[in-house]
Amino acid sequence: MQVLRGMVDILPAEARRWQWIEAVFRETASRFGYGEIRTPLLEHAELYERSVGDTTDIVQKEMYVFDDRGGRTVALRPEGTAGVVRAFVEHKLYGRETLPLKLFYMGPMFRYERPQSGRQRQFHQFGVEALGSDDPFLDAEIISLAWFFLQSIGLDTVELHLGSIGCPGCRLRYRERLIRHLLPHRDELCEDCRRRLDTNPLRILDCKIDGDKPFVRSAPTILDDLCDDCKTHFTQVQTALDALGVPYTIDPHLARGLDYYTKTVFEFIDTRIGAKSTVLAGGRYNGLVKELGGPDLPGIGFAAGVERLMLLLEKKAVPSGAAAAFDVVVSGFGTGQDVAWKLLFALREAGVRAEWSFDQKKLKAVLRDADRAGARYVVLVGDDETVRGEVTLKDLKSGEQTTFSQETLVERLKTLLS
RNA sequence: GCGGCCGUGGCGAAGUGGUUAACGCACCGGAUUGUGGCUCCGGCAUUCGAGGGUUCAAGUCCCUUCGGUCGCCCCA
Repeated sequence: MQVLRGMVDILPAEARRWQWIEAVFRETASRFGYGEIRTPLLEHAELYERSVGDTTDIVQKEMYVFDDRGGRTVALRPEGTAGVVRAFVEHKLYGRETLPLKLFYMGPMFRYERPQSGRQRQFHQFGVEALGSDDPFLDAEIISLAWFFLQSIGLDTVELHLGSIGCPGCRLRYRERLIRHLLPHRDELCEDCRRRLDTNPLRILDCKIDGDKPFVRSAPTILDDLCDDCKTHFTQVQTALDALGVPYTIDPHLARGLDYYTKTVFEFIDTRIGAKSTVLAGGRYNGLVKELGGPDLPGIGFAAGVERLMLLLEKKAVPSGAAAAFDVVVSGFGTGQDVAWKLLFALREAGVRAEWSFDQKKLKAVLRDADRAGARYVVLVGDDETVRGEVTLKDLKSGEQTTFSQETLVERLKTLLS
């Protein structure tokens, strides 16, 4: 048997790194005033069809959908925002909590894709959502939180791309203008882009084949078509970021792939991991709460791909935090076994990280293993010690060893290790 | 979903169709019967991702399948 395709085991050595990066994210989120929310991994498939958009690739070809035993059509969550907004609406949090309600989450997401590095079928995201405010300072807060988090874990090579895709009105106007611009050149487009002209003309702008063609480069950008409200909002976000010294580049071609985005969109990109270079991305979704049956409240958030962050960190030799699992190894042999066994537990009760020497190894092996594991001390109780009511304590670092009464062991070790 | 490359012990890696599948690291044992790190000596793949086929002979060739990886699509 082996793991399912696209699924990955996180082994102990790797898990330590995960704990570290999760701790940094939790700390960052809480410092910015975001509280944790945990939502189910399984939801009605319809939730994603309505939020992410039923024409998107995520819904059309990447969702893990199946009927449960009760005949409900359910899906493993492909992203985090929909579930959070669903919970917000379902529990009417907009009536109970001060707005904006600021939330973070972390956990596995599922997309049925062809795996490659930085892309798995089960992957993990750190995410943040703020619901109930359209204040541009909130956009800037979220972006600065993302930036600060990436700085905190040592990723200083990522670039922030910032854009706005306006409100539905702006987008409609722009779409028509873009099609008008590109239509005369239809025959010069690649096969994919001729299709995109009808389905998603915005994508033509960053097509690998057509993106550099003169008539594409001269295409109007959505930033020119923003309405006054969207334009002002976007300017204010920039001003707020400038004030903090958060560096960004305006990217008029940023087109998020999920249907729910409005106004501000942003992406943190690192070019060192090949084609899949986006490590964190997000934006506003002012229509989503209403779309899911709630009041007409705005929202904004982002999600970061943990595996992609890890990939980048590997190339950077990160603080591994490979601390020893324990400080003391206790070994009893001969008549000393029972005493040693009780001492081990007493040490643990007293807060000492102590380990038993399993499998009746020879003293030589006990010391070798303790040394390898990074333990500082070894407690030995053999026949000699037992008759005198003593224990032998060996300091692996200095090589020195002393013998003293069993009763004083716990106190001595606590002192030595403090 | 489409296309390219790859798959040999715990890890890295040699191996032009021919006998017992190099080597390095790691690991285990001994030299040292209650004392680690160093050194020396010895051990460690009935088997080459799995299944089938071609052949007198297959890790080496063919097919299928599973997995990884890279690119496309798309995305975190």
